[in-house]
Amino acid sequence: MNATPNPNAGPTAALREAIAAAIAELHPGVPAAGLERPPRPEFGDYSTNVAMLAAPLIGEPPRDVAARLIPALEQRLGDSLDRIEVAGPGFLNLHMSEGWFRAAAELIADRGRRFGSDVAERRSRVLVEFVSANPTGPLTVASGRHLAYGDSLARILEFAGHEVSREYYLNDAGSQIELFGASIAARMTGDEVPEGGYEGDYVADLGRQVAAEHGEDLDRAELGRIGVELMLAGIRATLERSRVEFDSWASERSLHDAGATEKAIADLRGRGLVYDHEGAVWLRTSEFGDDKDRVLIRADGAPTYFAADIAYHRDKLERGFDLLIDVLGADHHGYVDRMRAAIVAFGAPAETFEVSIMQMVNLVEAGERARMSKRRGDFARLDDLLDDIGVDATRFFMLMRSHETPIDIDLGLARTHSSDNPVYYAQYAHARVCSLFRTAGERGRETGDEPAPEGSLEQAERALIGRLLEMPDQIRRAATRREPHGISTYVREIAADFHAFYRDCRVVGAGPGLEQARLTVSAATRDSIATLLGLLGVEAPEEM
RNA sequence: GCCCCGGUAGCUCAGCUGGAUAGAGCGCCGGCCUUCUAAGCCGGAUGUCGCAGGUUCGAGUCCUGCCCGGGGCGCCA
Repeated sequence: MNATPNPNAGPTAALREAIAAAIAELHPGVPAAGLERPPRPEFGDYSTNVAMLAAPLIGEPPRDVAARLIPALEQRLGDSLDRIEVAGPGFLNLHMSEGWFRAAAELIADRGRRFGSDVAERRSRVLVEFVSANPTGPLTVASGRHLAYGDSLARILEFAGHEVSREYYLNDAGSQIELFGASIAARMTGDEVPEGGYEGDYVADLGRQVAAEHGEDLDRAELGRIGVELMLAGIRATLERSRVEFDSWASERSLHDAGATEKAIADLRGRGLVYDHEGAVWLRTSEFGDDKDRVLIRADGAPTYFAADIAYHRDKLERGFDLLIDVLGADHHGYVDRMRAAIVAFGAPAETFEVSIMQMVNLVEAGERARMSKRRGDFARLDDLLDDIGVDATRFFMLMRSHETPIDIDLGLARTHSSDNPVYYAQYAHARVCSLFRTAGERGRETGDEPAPEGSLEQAERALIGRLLEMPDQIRRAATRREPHGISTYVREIAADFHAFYRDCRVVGAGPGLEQARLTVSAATRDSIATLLGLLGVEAPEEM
């Protein structure tokens, strides 16, 4: 990758480079191939398919190419290698030495919470916009999924080495705010809630609260403003208990006040992309891949939501970000093409704008769709879910599946305080290691300079270290694919491997050298789990 | 009609951008605590990877067509 290797990328990076160098030496021009973890233990610790990729380019059988690579690899890897062999259709299977594993564990433990960090190929300035729920109601369970995803993605991108900002876009202007005020007014006086208004019982609660604090004679605009203020305070509180901290809050009203919408439209008009038709003002989004052109200013003179959002995204671009990620619900996917068209219209590359489309979340209780609220016009509130199953389970369950898949959260399972519950399973592994260190006392790793006896590396120990070494790749993958759920899968795999290690490998009192070596593996495990749970926004308790 | 997402074990889902005999959890059955946390571990089985073609040494993964489910296609936000 570059001249100064990142120590947090671990020894697998060096392995990959050795393979690339070996193939480059024998057959220049062949692209470097992958380093994989084979599916079965007898296939070794790592395998590569270089020979199979190179064979058609060279015009030789894959197994022959593989065989000729062996000396080059043996020379480069030396003691790291026990043996290397050609297998199957032309794989090269690498069996690493005990010393290599011991050294790898040392390295991971030495890097601690930094292991796997800064692995991004190039550093970018990223803005992640998520939640952005209208301040006309409390956050819902769906918002909970958005928040878990957006925040975790931001944490992962940051850890991978990017500069990340988290932003909440507040729709605090426009017709829905007026409607909100009118709805509160209606609930205060007992009138019918206006057409398309806010029917939830929380609006009535809000009305009572406002009346108590500000009196009864307020006009709708004031009611709307006060209502938004109160709702926003609630949203902020819910975000805080969900462990989400935004770096910035963008306000639609502020954009309007600054004339940003007019400026954005003028900018686009200057680029010859705006035209008038049937009394409305249109943007030629169809020139940039959208199905049809879109209205910016309605015939009645009012700007559309789209126009305001264009101004907002123009503002994001002007703030100098390389990458804008919007986290949106599945019902907004039709919006993506036109927004990207606007981004391109401003002269930014299409890849600057990315959207993560979130599928829905259902709560399931005993196999049936759970209703978390029986109140009129109300919906599943995130606060109720947090009260029920806690923050850790909420965030973890939201991140167990791909964001592109609808999820059912099994409330019974999420409430369970046993290993059946995946979040406790992972947390317990962390607590167990911590307990191990409490038992081991203050005998630090630095006191042991005696090496572990040759032949002491158990299968379970080897498997655990191999698993921990996946960290840099797992981080890179989760970051580049914008998939936090890979992290939740990975942390459970580490937990499972640790539990097996714990069963098979006595640590405290294992004997001179060996106890030290196993404490090193344990420390590496503890720090890796803490890192990964941290990326999910889940606590890593020292005791359970 | 067009666009997006999904279809993998009884259920909920992973599957590392094309690799070796497709995995995990839940649920079901059975076993394991006088030593570092049993919130743990071990064993037991079930698959037309929605269907049909295609690409190639090799396809759950890529391409085409179709079927089913969900969502979206506004001068709403």
